[in-house]
Amino acid sequence: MSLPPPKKVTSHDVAKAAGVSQSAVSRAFTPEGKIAAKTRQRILSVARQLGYHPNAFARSLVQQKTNIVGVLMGSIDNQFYPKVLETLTAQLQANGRQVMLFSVGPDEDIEDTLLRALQYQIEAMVMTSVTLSSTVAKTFSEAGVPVILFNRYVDEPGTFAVVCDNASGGRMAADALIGAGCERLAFVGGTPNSSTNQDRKRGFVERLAERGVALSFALEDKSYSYGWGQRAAELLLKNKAIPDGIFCSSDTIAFGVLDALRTRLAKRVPDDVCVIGFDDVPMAAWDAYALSTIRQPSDAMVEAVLEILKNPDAAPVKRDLPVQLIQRNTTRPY
Amino acid sequence: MSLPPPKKVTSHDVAKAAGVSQSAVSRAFTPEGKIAAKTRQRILSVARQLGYHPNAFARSLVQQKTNIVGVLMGSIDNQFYPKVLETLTAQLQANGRQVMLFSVGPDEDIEDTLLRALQYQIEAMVMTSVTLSSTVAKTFSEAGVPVILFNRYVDEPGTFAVVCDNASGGRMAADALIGAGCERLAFVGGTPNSSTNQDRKRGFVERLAERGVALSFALEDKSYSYGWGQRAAELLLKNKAIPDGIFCSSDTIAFGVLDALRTRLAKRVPDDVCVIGFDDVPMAAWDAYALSTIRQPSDAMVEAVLEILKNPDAAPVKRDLPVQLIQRNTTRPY
DNA sequence: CTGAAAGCGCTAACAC
DNA sequence: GTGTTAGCGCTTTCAG
Repeated sequence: MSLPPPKKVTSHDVAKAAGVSQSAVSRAFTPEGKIAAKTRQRILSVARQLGYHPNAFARSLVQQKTNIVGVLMGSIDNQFYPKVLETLTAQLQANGRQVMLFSVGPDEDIEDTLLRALQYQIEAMVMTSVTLSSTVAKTFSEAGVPVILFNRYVDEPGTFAVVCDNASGGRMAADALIGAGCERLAFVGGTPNSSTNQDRKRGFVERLAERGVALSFALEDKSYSYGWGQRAAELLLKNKAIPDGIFCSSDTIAFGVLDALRTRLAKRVPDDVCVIGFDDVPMAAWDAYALSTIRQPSDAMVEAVLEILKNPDAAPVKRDLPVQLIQRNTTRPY
Repeated sequence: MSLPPPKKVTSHDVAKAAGVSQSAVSRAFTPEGKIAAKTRQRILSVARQLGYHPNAFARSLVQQKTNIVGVLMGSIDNQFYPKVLETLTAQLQANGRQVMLFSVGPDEDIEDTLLRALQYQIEAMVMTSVTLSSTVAKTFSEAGVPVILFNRYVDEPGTFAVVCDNASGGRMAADALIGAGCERLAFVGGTPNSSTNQDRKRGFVERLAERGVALSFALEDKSYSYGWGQRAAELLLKNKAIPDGIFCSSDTIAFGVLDALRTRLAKRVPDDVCVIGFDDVPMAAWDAYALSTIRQPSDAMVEAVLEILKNPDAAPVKRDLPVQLIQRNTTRPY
């Protein structure tokens, strides 16, 4: 039951066994390598027998290119991100790149984590749900490693951003709620100082104003969590004139709001109160919620990241992908 | 708005600027490096100014150690895994290691992905929700890279496994359902040929037998999904004598069962039918479900992975961590 | 088409 | 303590 000796087999070993030079082995493993088909065959076959796998580290060293992109994800509790991470990984892999995951706990130093990333010579850093300090942005910029913010943007040089059109989403939510006949509107947001939250709110409020409706309540918290949604709903219903339409800046918040409304506050949705979320995570479609929401184009957003990676020398851009209203059962159709 | 020239600064550059040898720079960046405190200070300061970051690839090459562990995760749609991935990443990072993520789509060749992993000289490969073929197991074993199966085990040499005590979980579910007064029991499983599913079912059936109850229905499918749960519930209720207790081999399946039961089949839970899941994902605690379930000790399981990583030369082991019954509102307390 | 030789950036003896 | 030297495994000119 003991493992075979984990002796690393190198291209030299293969070369010797195949009776060729070491560089021939290298060429055999390079798709465009100038080498006779027959020779390549023989080398590959010997390699397989010996259990040879080219060392990506050595290759990266000499090629000055690691093909690794770093990914830093906060709040994995938002159902939206696992999906994104999955397709991002798959797409990147299909493009010959690998994802290296970085984590940054609440009490940890993000700075520290990011330096680790730099040591691994990542090609770029994709960040979600994380606040990017100027210092960090500068470190990366100086190292020539582009930062790609996902679902957030900041005004830092060398920083790319891929976001959906959050403001439009906010406007759609406003129209949906007004169209459902709501008159006392509330906004329940997450991280107040994030661009995402601000844009969603701004679009919502702007559209409300255009249609002559005031925003009656606005609650915000640093988290996008279920628990916060529950608390927010309870807070909201403490008022004498309670809202009849609630726009939540994430589906997860909306789930909390919905549950509190139905289970704890004995309200009917959408009869007494309409609720609309943002993201369109898989659960939003589940029977228990059937949540009306604004769908983020997650695949297109991942696509946009790939696009940036393909052309990293271009001036930093902010991509703004279109969103879509998905009407389900927490709003009345209009 | 153009990026600064991404000229890589090396330890030689730092050495020159600090007036020391290149190896001094290396030592300055090695915690135990024998070097005068003053010299180190100077070097580090020069390094910072120049924006120097040690190249992990070069280091790994010479040290023959990459500190990278590969992670391959199927079914990210099961809420259980994002959480696992997060803590795994965090823990590994705290141990000076990094996670490299690998993906394998439905139509892709897993073989292919895994060879990529081998090229990156990963220290070990953690795999979840993936069937490990003998071929693959052999490839890794020959390369001296331990495979750590998470939540699954197979009988292959060189393969470690970290699982919870699924059979006990099944037994607990049986007791909970019988305790709730159920008499016609059903099992709704996922991937039939996975050890996890089999063990859960086996424990359930065994305990049922011990208490003199027969298993009335057993449905299985290749997926652990919500949709499958819905379909299963509908199938189950087509029978003349419908079950009054259902054990689902994952929470996600249970959510589908519950929703179908309540929304589509007009059954009351737990009055008409009791339901119990497995995993205890965050949503199980949400008001909309309040699902009784068997909790997997995810943190302990991650811990066990770390443990194996610390001692990879030990004979492959199968860790079997204790589970716990969490009674909520889809069963009647007993 | 193939082999020889020169490094990629770093660590680890080995002398001083 | 510090510098010098020899590679880690590979790609890439450069000859042939």
